Amino acid sequence: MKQPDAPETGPPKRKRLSSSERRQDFINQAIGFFAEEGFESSTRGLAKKLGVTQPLLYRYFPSKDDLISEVYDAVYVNRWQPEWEPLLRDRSRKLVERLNTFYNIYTDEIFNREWLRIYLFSGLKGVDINRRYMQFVRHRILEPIIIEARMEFNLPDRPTRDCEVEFAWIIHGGIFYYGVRDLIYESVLSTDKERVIEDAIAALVAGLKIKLLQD
Amino acid sequence: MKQPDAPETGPPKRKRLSSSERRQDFINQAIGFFAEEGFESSTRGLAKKLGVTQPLLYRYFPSKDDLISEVYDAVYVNRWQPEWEPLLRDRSRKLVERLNTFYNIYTDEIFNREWLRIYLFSGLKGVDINRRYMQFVRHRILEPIIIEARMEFNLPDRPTRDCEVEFAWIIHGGIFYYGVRDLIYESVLSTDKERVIEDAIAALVAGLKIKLLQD
DNA sequence: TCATGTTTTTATCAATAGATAACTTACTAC
DNA sequence: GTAGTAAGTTATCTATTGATAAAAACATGA
Repeated sequence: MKQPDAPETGPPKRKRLSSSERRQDFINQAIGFFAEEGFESSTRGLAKKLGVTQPLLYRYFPSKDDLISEVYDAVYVNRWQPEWEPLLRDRSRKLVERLNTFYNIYTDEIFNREWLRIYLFSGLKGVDINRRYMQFVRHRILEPIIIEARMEFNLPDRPTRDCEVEFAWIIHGGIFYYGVRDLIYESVLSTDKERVIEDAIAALVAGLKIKLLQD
Repeated sequence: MKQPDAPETGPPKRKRLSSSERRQDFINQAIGFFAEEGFESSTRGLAKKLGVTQPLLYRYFPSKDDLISEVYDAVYVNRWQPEWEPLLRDRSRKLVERLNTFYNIYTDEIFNREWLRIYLFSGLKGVDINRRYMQFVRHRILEPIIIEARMEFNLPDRPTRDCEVEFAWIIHGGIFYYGVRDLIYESVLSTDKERVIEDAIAALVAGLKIKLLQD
């Protein structure tokens, strides 16, 4: 009576994945799950989303916290594409152009609900990886921008000053917050990203020019 | 043997507060508790902080969610001081001056760990009050700023455009994010708030000038 | 002082949490 | 095929969760 090859309502017929595949699949789906529900959500809820039983998780991860750590790693690491950095330093192009290109690419990568929510959750939890990311932004994005700006304005090279970095942070944070308003707070943003970034970069470069020429 | 008036290690001797006082005290302390621990934290943890038993909470609030709602109300409402709005519109002062004064006062109010954490938590939870607050910022802060800027540059009055508001959001968000980095991410910020706001406002006004004169 | 009503605590429930052990099912090498 | 191993499930433990009922502690007016 039972048709064994009927695809619907057939027997569970779960496919058995290899250890490493399954593990990676768990992590990938856990990102989406915890991003949406928060890290306090239950492992049973996650297991349900994964279509497996809850104890199976403990075959791949010693504890919930270990799983969460792997989620952090997967989210924070490998987002940064090494080719972005030379892009900032490519002096054959005008600074404004470079910055527009960079911020459009960069925000294409981080402006998604999952990344932003994991970022905000981890920030509130005070986990170390968050603090390290802030340092990363400073050293890989903001300080290079200031150095390049000095070049653009034909100023002698010199270590960046804190107040210059803070000003770059204001614009960077403003752009970041645009993504948060769009994807987390789900405000209706009528102006498109490219245009907003363009205006922000214009203000950044103009502001830096004044600051850097000041002394 | 027992000294009844010894203040230390004496009998519990809890003072009994009036119903409304106690209720208010609960809400006030709940703000700090949930801000630090998140809204998923247990009512038992809160009760411990309050120095009372957990069931007592249910005499004052029908459920945990009701208590949380009251926390939202207490945090979001009454932060805005009505005298701030005319301050933005006081045309006897230069716009830059007004904006600096306003943002210094405004951030004095919202740049505290409790407020910012409750704000971020509620944003991630997607509660309605958060969205309403965004609208509030737009209508009470950003749009007035743009209108005042048009005045400052001797331009005819006209409804604000979305891309103008978005630009103001970038700077506003950048300032906000400065507070988040300081108090939530606990980055070491070497530049003081006043200076950072000054630079941000300069960029805002300069950027608005260009944008508003463009068409 | 004693009766009455309110505040607070003790005891407890049912649901859910993370985690473990033991059993069952599927795959693979021989 | 079949034995052995790895993957997956069922059943269960203990701790904790929000919430309720009933008893106790307290305050107050007569």
